[in-house]
Amino acid sequence: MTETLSRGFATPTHAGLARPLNGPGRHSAGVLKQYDHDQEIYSEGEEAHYYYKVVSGVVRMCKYFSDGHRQIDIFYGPEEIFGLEPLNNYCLTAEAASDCRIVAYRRTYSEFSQIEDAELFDEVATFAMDSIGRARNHAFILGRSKATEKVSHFLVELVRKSHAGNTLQLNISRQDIADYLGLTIETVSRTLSQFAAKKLIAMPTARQVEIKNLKSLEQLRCWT
Amino acid sequence: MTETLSRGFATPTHAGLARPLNGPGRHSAGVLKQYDHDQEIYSEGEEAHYYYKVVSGVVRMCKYFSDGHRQIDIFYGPEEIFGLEPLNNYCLTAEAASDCRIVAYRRTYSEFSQIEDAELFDEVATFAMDSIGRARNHAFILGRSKATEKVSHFLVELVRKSHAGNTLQLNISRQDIADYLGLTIETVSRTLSQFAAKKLIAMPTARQVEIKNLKSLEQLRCWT
DNA sequence: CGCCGAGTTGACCATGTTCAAGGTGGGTGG
DNA sequence: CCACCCACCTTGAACATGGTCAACTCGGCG
Repeated sequence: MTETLSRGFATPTHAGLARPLNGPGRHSAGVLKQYDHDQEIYSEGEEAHYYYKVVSGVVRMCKYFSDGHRQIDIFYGPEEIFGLEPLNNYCLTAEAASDCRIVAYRRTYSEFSQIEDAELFDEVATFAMDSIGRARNHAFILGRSKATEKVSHFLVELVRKSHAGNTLQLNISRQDIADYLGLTIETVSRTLSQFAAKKLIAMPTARQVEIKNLKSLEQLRCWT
Repeated sequence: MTETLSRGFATPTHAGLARPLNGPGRHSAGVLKQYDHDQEIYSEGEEAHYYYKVVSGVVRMCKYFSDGHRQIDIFYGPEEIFGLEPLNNYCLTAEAASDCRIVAYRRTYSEFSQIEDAELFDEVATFAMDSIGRARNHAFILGRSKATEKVSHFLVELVRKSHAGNTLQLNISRQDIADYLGLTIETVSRTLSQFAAKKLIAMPTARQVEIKNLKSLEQLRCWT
């Protein structure tokens, strides 16, 4: 992959080209871009000219409310695709939750039902299906009252997703976690400390969480 | 429409036939069925052999958790379709939130991408798209901490949906509202009383809500 | 009339938020 | 190399809010 970088603005330029990571030539060539921490990738309501794949770092999808409050819908990490909208406009804002590198692909379809390429169609459809399930599960966990349930759910979710041993690298801030779980940073911090005190986890540093007792964490979140 | 009733069991019989309400002959003929309050229509995980349209009453889609707790995802009222799953199994449980009459249509497709009928395809696709947006919005409102925001959001949502004047007929219990908003019945009740005291609403009976000051309710829920 | 389910209200308690202070670690510049 | 700074995180104390438990009301129905 050509690793020429184009510093991130809202509209990708052709400063660098990149082959898509998961297919032969089905996608149009992508542009590798660099975004700084907290930089906006696209904004809710914009026309969806591109979709993206994360190379490194973490991207957050969120919505801002009239009172300044922010709710995060999901985080995307390396290899994950986002912005593959079935409709013509982005319905959430995408921001870099850490410094990150992202490949932008040009959107080659206008309406979902008009997509001719079978594989692309499946990808968009799968993306949409996944979004439903995820959004629902997210609603279910946000509906829970207790902070321990929310935080343990978040950790278990992360462990499952990473399947890279027991030590998680949180590449996001406490504020991001709080906005994802509908809590405050203080409550997230306190709850994590509490878990550490109970030896459910260990925190070598604030951004590293070692899972010591997955069973108990899974029970705390009382899912299914 | 033939109004012969078949008392509701999980599997519709052919005791009565009904023309679909929104198309000529595109759907297979439907069976009109009657469900009692709290009766299960289908359960999470079951194979999706039918999809449904509400004739009268209210249906709730929900998920049960290991601690007995229940989270309601959405309510469906007259004319609304539910259970039009893109996948082969229902992912939520459907129950009658009040006594209701429902038409069941046989599922004429197996996989989403294999649907040949263009109109049916569009319907399933639209159903899925809507579900994403709704589930996300629901997550966003559940993420909010304050009960006033949740309850006002619920009322505003209902008003918009009904567009039948200022007096809402809640055909669901306080428990259902509570499980939808991630609150307790007491908090829902208190918040409604509070709104009534502030003249934002009036409650002739517990199940009737007259919206007196929509503007203020909309501001309370602080949605963009 | 009395029962029963649904809804309301009150008092108390657990939990999260808020506000404020203090810690920690990585980076920069002297 | 150290001191300093800054952003981020943690911790504490007071407070606000929703949950819990219990008593009471209301309306419908036998």
